[in-house]
Amino acid sequence: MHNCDKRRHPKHFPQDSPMAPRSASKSAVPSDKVGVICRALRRAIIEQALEPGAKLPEDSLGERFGVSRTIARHALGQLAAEGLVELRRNRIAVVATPSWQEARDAFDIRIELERLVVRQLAGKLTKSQVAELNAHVDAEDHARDGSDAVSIRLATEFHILLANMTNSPILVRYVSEVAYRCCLTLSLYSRPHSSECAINEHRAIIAALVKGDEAKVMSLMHSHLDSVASRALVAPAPRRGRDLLDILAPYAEESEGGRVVKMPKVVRAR
Amino acid sequence: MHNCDKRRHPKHFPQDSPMAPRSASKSAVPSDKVGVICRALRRAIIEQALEPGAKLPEDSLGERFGVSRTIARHALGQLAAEGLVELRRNRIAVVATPSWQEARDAFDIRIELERLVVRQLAGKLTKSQVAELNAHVDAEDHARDGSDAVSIRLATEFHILLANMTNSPILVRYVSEVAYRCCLTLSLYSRPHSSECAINEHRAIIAALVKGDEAKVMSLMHSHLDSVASRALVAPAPRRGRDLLDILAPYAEESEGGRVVKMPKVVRAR
DNA sequence: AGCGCCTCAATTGCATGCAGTTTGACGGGC
DNA sequence: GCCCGTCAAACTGCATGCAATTGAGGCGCT
Repeated sequence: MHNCDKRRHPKHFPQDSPMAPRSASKSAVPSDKVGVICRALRRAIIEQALEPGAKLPEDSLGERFGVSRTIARHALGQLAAEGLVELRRNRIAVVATPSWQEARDAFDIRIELERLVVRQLAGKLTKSQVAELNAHVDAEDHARDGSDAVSIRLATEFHILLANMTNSPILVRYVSEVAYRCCLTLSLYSRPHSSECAINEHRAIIAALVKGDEAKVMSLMHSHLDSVASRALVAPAPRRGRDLLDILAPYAEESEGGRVVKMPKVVRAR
Repeated sequence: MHNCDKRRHPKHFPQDSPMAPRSASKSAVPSDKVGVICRALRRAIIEQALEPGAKLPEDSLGERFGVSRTIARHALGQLAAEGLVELRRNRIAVVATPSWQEARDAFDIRIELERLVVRQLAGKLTKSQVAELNAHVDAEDHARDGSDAVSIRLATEFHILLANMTNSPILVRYVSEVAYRCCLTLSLYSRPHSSECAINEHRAIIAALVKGDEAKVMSLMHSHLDSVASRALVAPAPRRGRDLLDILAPYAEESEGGRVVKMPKVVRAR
């Protein structure tokens, strides 16, 4: 097995998320064993403990979480439905590796959805909600020294927190999903810098929400996400040195003849 | 058992969908047995063969489709992730019964998403795509005499067809999901009339798309969906005589003291 | 040495079985 | 007659077992 073992046991998965105890999977999950696994994997993915392309064998998952393959499998199904993992018949599930175009699409959708969020929220936040938002941004600020992973997670959770305040489960679900996808993208195409300036933009959004200026806050959110996207999607080519083969795979058919890798028998089946 | 058996075997499920052989579940499904069940149930739901609240026991599903409960269960999980069915621990899965507010939210999201669709599509359609759209609307027209179920399905599929043309799998998925949800809503809150006028609106949208007028087509789509929504969501109270108890359940706490039903022991637990 | 075939461990696909929970009904008490 | 407690059937939650597929390394051939 080539590089699988390195990442098979990423750390020990954080078994419970501090925030988002409900979020997307509220109604989707039969029991909660599945829910626990989903949340853990989601978090591991957005913190980049699991990089795109990482393998997720049902056995290992089941063993790690103390459940049978059946449950692990079900969890993988849910995550696949969210677009976070890819399931191919008779093959090991892997963390999704969105193409550059898919990433771009995800951001486009995210912009529209989050504009909707702030439109619904403008001028309607309670004092305690504002306090909660400010506290969260403070936490983001505080985490600037820490790992990038935490910063990215917190930044994402800010947006989900906003969505939560709309009290629209559907909207929460979609915003969460698409935000997670965008996180995936970040770990694929972006450099480890990102978040810094985003914090101020978050503060500006809160201010505009409180002021109640719909148009203003929508445009703020738009440009905020636009800049996140453009910081992330600088070039349509993957930058960081990863699995090489795995990352190159999606480009197999549209290789424009640059430096060509040997690719022994990938050509055969694909 | 109250009214369960009547709908336990709705007809025989249409095993394959004429259109949408891929749609939302393309990447979500491990094998295709699950996919087949999902598609069949989705279709049965949007054609209102399965009404909101209808029970979906794993055994019956498995038996009907010739698979084990494991697979049926997995399929239900997927549909739950899409919001089409509700899964409660240790309880029989049921077709989702969105509240009026959820329905409103779904339409709001749908409007934004579909505006995005037509924005991306304006002026970019190929001849054959236009032909396909026209053919579809012709089919809608032709189906006006037929059952409401088919009309509703075709109207919904028109929107999904549009989304497909963006070549953005994510967008397709979200539009499909939310459109299906809106169908659910229609079968809950709307009267059997709807589609008639929608056909002309569809034609107008195609025309504007061809003309390439972004602003125009976005506003057309907006008002089209708005009018569908307002035709559907006339009153926040359910109209058609359905399960009574099931439908009234969500209103248990906000009963404004109109004619009260007896409700023998629903009060106890709920 | 290089190339292809073949075999085997690893892994998924799926059904079945058992245990626990809910449902709905029957029967006794008020 | 009505209400409540008890019970059996129905259903879900989950693990396990077996068959089928994959892909990776080894072997022989050129």
